[in-house]
Amino acid sequence: MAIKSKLTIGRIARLAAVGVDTIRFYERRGLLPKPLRTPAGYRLYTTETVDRLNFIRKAKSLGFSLEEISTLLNLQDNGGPKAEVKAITQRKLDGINSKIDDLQKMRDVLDELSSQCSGEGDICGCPIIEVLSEPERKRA
Amino acid sequence: MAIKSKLTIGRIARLAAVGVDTIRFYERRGLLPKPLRTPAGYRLYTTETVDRLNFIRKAKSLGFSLEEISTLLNLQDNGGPKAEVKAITQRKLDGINSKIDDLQKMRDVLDELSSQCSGEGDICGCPIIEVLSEPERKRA
DNA sequence: CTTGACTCTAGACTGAGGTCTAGGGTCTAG
DNA sequence: CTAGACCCTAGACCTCAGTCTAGAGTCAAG
Repeated sequence: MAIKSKLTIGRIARLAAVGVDTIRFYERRGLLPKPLRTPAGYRLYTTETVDRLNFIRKAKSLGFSLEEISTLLNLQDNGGPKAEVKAITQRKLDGINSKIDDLQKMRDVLDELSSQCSGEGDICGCPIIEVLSEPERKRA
Repeated sequence: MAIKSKLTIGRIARLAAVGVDTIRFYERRGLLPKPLRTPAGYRLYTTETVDRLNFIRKAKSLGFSLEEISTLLNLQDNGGPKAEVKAITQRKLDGINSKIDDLQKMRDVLDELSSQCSGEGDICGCPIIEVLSEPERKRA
């Protein structure tokens, strides 16, 4: 094992491409353990923290909330059943799929409306405005 | 023209299925015009306001922000070029499409990971945790 | 020894779209 | 007349994931 060099917050922030405030924020939220301190109170980190920050970044890019990431990190730190990780992933997947469905429905409507709108002349008779102004129809 | 009955805020709230606070909030944000008042200061609305609230609800369900809806309503109220409505719609459509793309990428990764995870036994070796823990690879 | 870059804390602020509270006034049915 | 339902205002509060501020201390280079 090589001796781990101790890094200040600014240094790991640059290494992990996040802001120093973000790191302190993650610490408060429990995503990062409380680090060692110099006698002057400066936080000291090892490269493990950079890995952890990368974990967080990747998990975020997959759509996990900090809350969920916290759970995932806990599972990693303390062990636990694979099933739990899989369940979290599955829930996330379900949420993403339902968001995609919603967005696709919106897209279909907007696509249709946009294609019906000539885009020329005055707003009068614009299908987009009209559909929004339509009185509520009870479902037949 | 039938005489328009005057409605209190609670009544139109129920008719449009929104909260009274929401209506006052929309008024502050300029989405609803300032209504008439009774001598006691109670807001008085007509059914036109219900239509306007429905417009807002529908536009929201299509993904428009209150800011954008405000613009749309202004265009409806004061007239303007169809092109502007179409442009707003097109921008929204682009935004939605790019959100869908992002979500589909997330889904693909999560789907893959989930299918690789047995869901049995201890977390050790879980492909989901592993991919998040992987050191950064410089792109080849 | 000083300058400038860095760090510390607690707490306020952002944006989006509301929601809730306190402390009051009004209106209607019994 | 009174209870309960409704309405008024200004302003605080919520979620989420940070970002920023003020005011103070520390550290390395010149």
